[in-house]
Amino acid sequence: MSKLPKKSSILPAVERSNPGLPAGLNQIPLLQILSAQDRLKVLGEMTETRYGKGEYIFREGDPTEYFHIVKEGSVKCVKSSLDGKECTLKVLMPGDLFCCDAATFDGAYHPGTAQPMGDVSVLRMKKEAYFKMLRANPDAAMEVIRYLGNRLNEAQEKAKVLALDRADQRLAALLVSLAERSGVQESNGIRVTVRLTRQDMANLVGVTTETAIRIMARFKKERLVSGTAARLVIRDLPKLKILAST
Amino acid sequence: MSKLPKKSSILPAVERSNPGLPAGLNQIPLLQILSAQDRLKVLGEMTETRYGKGEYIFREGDPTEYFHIVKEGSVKCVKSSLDGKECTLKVLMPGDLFCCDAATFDGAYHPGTAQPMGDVSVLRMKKEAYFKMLRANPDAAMEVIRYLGNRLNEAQEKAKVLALDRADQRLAALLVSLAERSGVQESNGIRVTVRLTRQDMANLVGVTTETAIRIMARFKKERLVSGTAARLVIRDLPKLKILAST
DNA sequence: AATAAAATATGACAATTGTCATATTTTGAA
DNA sequence: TTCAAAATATGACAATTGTCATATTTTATT
Repeated sequence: MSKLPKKSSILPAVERSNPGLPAGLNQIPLLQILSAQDRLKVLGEMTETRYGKGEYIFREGDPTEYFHIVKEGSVKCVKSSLDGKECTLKVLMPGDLFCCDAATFDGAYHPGTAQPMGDVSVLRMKKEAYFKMLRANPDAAMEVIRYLGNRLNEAQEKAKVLALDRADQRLAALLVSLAERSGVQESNGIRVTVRLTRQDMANLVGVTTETAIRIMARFKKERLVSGTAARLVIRDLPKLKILAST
Repeated sequence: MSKLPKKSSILPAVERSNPGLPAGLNQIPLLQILSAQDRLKVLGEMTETRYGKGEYIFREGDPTEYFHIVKEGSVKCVKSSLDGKECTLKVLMPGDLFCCDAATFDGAYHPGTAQPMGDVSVLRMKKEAYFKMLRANPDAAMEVIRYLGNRLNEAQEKAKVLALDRADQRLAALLVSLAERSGVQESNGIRVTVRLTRQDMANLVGVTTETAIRIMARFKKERLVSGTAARLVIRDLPKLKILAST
């Protein structure tokens, strides 16, 4: 299991075994698909764990013992190069399956690190129990196939963008997707609820922090966005969309 | 279905319905997993199609009617940007599943283009029949989940490399994987059997053709490789491995 | 409220990679 | 074999992005 790199904030990683069907579970497609009976059985095999900022859910190289589902909050999947540079592959949201990112795969070790972004709650289940459940439930297996197909598609789209688009286009595309995936309409634009620093954005689009800061400063000057991590507002979504594909 | 952009070479796209269990099918993991009876049934629902250079198996935007398996030869999966730049996501080999690259996913249209590299043979099956088969065969469904998990993992590794590594490192990594995946030992090094032009390499690692040519010229001068597409030889695999991660 | 840590900001410069032009060589089809 | 097309090669230059240094502002914790 992963060590904590520094003292945990607010919420220590408390484990509560099988909390009696708490709310929030109905947002998880994979569980919805199961019959009431199977769902109960599966929940009996799952553990809920909470993590706070600075902790790790698992790290690159850890053995893959568990299958995971995000219940609350967001989780980022990260890979590092030997010289310490980091790249964020994906921000997982509630309902997302992961086991670092290849939700299921036959490697014995995690190919990446999973970190909470703020306070999160994660469900997990032994890999063996998960496989057994899939074998016994064709609907669940089909749902996982569908999910993985979509994730693969998404990962390949990301590779394409990294290969072909400029930094400012990639950043604009990120802002568009943030607005669409986690934005709430406000008087002056769309506020992004996921809290991302410029460094987080840099890691998501494959540039240095300085480059992300400079491009965001330009976007701010052009009135496309305003604010930073705590309060990022998309002010001109249409122009960002155009920029992303220009 | 896709149009031919120019006259086909040698082999026109001939369709042969259910060829009586030809050799080569035993290399396909997904089919091996089925019982003899189910395999026969599935083969009865599959069609074999041959394609030659310059043809398309399907194109970005085509409706996704079929599920595909590579039987012979290699197939490349390509995505394009609006301004005509191309990026090759993956070279599929015999046994690989595809439906452009998200072997199964719930999009109605192909997110990328599949092109033969030389002469290839592809098996295909209606999507509905494929889903039905998976539902009825937990082993097959688990194999597809395993396969997709690995593909996702691979795609994310590719994204990481594109985000963090320099062009020469990415090219060195490509050469290493070519040597390992399709190399044959010869007196003066490892010959790569997949025929890739400098432009193909450029598209695989996300650089321009000129950059790929220049870097390959440098590698040649440093005696790491020799020859071009028709006869590419890896002369110093260890040094390329070091370069790929430096 | 005070303070340390983290995040944002900006300049100067270097390294990497792309663009465009043009020439030569190799390959494949008639 | 011949010839056109494709692939390889190379130079000059521009654009993009990274690196390093340093300053300021914001955020979170005591």
